[in-house]
Amino acid sequence: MLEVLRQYLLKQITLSDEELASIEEATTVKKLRKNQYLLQEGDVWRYNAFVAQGVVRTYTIDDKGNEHIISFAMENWWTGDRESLLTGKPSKYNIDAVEDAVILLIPKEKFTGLTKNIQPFNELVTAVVERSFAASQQRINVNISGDAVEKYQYFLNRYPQLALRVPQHMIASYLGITPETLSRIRKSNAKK
Amino acid sequence: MLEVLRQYLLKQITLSDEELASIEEATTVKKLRKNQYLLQEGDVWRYNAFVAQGVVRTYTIDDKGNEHIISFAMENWWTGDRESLLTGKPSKYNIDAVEDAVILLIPKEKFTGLTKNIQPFNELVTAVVERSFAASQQRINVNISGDAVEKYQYFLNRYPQLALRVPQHMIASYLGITPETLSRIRKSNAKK
DNA sequence: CGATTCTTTGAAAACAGTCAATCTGTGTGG
DNA sequence: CCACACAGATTGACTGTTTTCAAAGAATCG
Repeated sequence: MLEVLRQYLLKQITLSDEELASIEEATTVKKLRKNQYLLQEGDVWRYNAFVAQGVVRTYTIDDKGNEHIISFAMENWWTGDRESLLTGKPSKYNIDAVEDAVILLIPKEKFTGLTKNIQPFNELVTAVVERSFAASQQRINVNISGDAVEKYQYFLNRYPQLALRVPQHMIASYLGITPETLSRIRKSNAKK
Repeated sequence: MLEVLRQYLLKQITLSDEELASIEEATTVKKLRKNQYLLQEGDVWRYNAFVAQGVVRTYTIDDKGNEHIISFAMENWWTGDRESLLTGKPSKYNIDAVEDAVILLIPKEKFTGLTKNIQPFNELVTAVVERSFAASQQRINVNISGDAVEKYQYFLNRYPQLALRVPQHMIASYLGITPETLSRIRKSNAKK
């Protein structure tokens, strides 16, 4: 499974064999069965996590017990709770597997060492965070501008692969609408 | 106005006189009158921008001509379009002054030089982006979880200063609700 | 299969948006 | 200094969208 990470890295930056080895040496492999937790609310998150296989979701649970999905991650995406990682405080989020998944974990301290010593890796990581932020802003834009139909349409365009692998009620949760509303949108879309 | 930036930096990291000088040397001061643009949709954004004084807003305009505010920035906040900066593509956003403002601009190339040469500055910048991302995720959480009342409440708690300096209809735009709805929420809040 | 989870459907209620009119405060020019 | 214009905020009546609740159909998995 380290192979997936290697491919990902070499597609974007140039690394010597030693550099690549030091990255791979720092990672541990964690297999998750469907529904198994990677992180539970209240725990401190201490890793950088790369999805080598499968799909995971990050979500909160509100006072009424409803889940709200903050993000999904699939192959070649990074996941985890950056906020808890940065502050050292307990996480407000849960992360679990939507499908069986394989996650590559790099502990915080080792990761920091890697970014310090390997400049291209550091730049890659910075770019990942910046892109995540940009995507997040765009999602906010859609959320404050559009109605349920537009939010769903945007999701389909942006993440067509995810739409096929994630149950509908989770997509609804991600969009901030009810499963019933999503079902009705799909019905009315189908008529065209 | 460089003084504001200096205070901001020294409060968070240690810098030698030369390092500080190299940062200040790279910055130019831009004064904005209320309503004046810092960035217009379609232009490429090439700076890192620090707000030394005043308030600015970043927003989009949709097909129907409605404005949607993506973010505000006030003293000691960074602003700009990171997406355009990163990709070199034309911006989808507008940025203008809500109040008269003073913005410190550091051109992209110079900024990159600074982050390369001054490690603490680099770490500070990385932390800023990470915190921005975390804040963005929290905003998404509120947006997909809560109704209009909760979104407004969250805004008041999180940005009490902004709430006093920004007109109500802009807060409504930021929250993704109409000015009328916000007015009604305030009325019903006042009754308690 | 049988049980559970997911999706669909319907009807009613809650919520937010639209449109139009009025009110309020601020600043400008006469 | 007043009067008027203008932008922003409020209010009411109405419309439209989304949620809620309840029930019935699919699909999936052990």
